[in-house]
Amino acid sequence: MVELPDKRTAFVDWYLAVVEEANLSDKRYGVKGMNVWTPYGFRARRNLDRILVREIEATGSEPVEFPTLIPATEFAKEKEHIQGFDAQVFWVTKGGLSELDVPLVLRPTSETAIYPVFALWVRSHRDLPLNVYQIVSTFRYETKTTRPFVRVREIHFFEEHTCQLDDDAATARVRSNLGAFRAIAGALGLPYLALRRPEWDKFAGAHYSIAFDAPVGGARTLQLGSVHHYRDNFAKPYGIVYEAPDGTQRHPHQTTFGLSERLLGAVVAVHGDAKGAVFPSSVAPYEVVIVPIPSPDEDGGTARLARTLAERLEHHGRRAFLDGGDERPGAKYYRWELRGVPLRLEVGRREAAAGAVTAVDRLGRKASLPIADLEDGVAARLADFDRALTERAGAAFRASFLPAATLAELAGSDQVRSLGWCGEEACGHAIEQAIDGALLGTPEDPVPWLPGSPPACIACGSTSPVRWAFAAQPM
RNA sequence: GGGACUGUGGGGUAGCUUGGUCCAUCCUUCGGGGUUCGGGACUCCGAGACGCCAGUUCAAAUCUGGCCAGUCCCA
Repeated sequence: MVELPDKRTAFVDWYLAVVEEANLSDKRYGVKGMNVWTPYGFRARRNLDRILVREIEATGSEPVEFPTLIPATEFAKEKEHIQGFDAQVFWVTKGGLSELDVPLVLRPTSETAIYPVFALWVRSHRDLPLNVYQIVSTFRYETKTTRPFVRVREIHFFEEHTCQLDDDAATARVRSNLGAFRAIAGALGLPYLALRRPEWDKFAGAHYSIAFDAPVGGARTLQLGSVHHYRDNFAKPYGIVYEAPDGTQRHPHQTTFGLSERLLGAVVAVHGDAKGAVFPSSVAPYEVVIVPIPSPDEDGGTARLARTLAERLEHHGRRAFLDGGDERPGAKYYRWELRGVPLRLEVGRREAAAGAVTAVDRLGRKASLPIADLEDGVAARLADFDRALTERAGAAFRASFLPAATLAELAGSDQVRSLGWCGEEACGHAIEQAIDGALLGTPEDPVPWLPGSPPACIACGSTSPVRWAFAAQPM
């Protein structure tokens, strides 16, 4: 008997209710920002990880895993980096009963754990490029309000770290990462913008940062991940050096690519609706749920048929769940819609007689699938569902932007705003103050629905090199 | 870093101002029985809570202090 808050007018309440009612995460652990992965949520996470692994390995990256603890001495080597993270690291200062001589940092991200080892691994230009990734827990001492998947203190984190020959090669790796993310977001049906962050908002220690932002209603956006070009900012302090073909000793240029469980939060936030979560089939804990509808006077034939169908789908590699509980069918429909299952198969007396099951997808579209080739029918319905879901998200995406011509328009805006920006920091801060949010940055690639260049900087009116930029209220 | 607020079964709540009528209300949930069964069934029986520690008092969910946990606002 769940009544969800209204997504439009009470987004945060809606989001929290969906995460809880869909049973994706249990936040009652008792440590702020550290939540329990439930079986259902864990399945979604595992499916997401498979996509990340598939896409990053397709671009020539290899899996590694570095330790969780970082000596304070290593952590402090890159000056900007330590300053950027100082306020939000957990420290391990005791071993048993005694104080540690060198305190240990619980990694907030792994540059400082990995790069001392990169210094050992990289000797020659033949060792480059070095592309490795890991999926691990990272820890950040958030003092603000935490939210499941979106802002947590133990983060399920994907991070790629690379060493490249030079600036150009590193830029190429950044482009490769942008392509990998396009594939990942495509698998999730998530539209986004790739924006180069302004100087004051780049990753601590980076030469530049590109982040992926998705509108999630009103002027709110959610950062889905980021790619950073470090140049040799870390290679120098960590002593990563290779010998070039001409015999000179050089520092490689480095890049990183970071994603997290927040992608699951984005899936919930973007695709979810008044009935609850909606999962694209790629990450859905179950792609198909089968609901038997027994008749009072039968001999159990319906249950047997439903079981047979579930087994056939599973043997065919489908994540299928047979809901054989003795609730009424309607109660099951509501629950699995709340939990976001893409496709529901109804199996009863009518279906048995017709030789075809009733399939209803999470967008409410009904079809009849012949039992004889159920596997193909289900595959086709899922593909069609994913397409429709992506389209629905795309329409909402396009409707979430509005150009702004004056700072005054930004106040109280309930859309993400595109605007002209001259690139000056003072103008950037004026924009941020006006929208009470952030200047997300400038598009890395041309945005199809925006003309070549904006007329003037929204803050100072300058018409010399002006670029499109986006301003919003990040969650 | 500064300030405000909140804490009652698994979840959501009533009770708190003015201490006693509270072995704590209602909804949901959970276990069991019966009747049901193509979009959230009904009914009967049962289970389950005052964040922790001290104090005031004849008497504390209610008042006081400390702690813990959480939320919000400001820098």
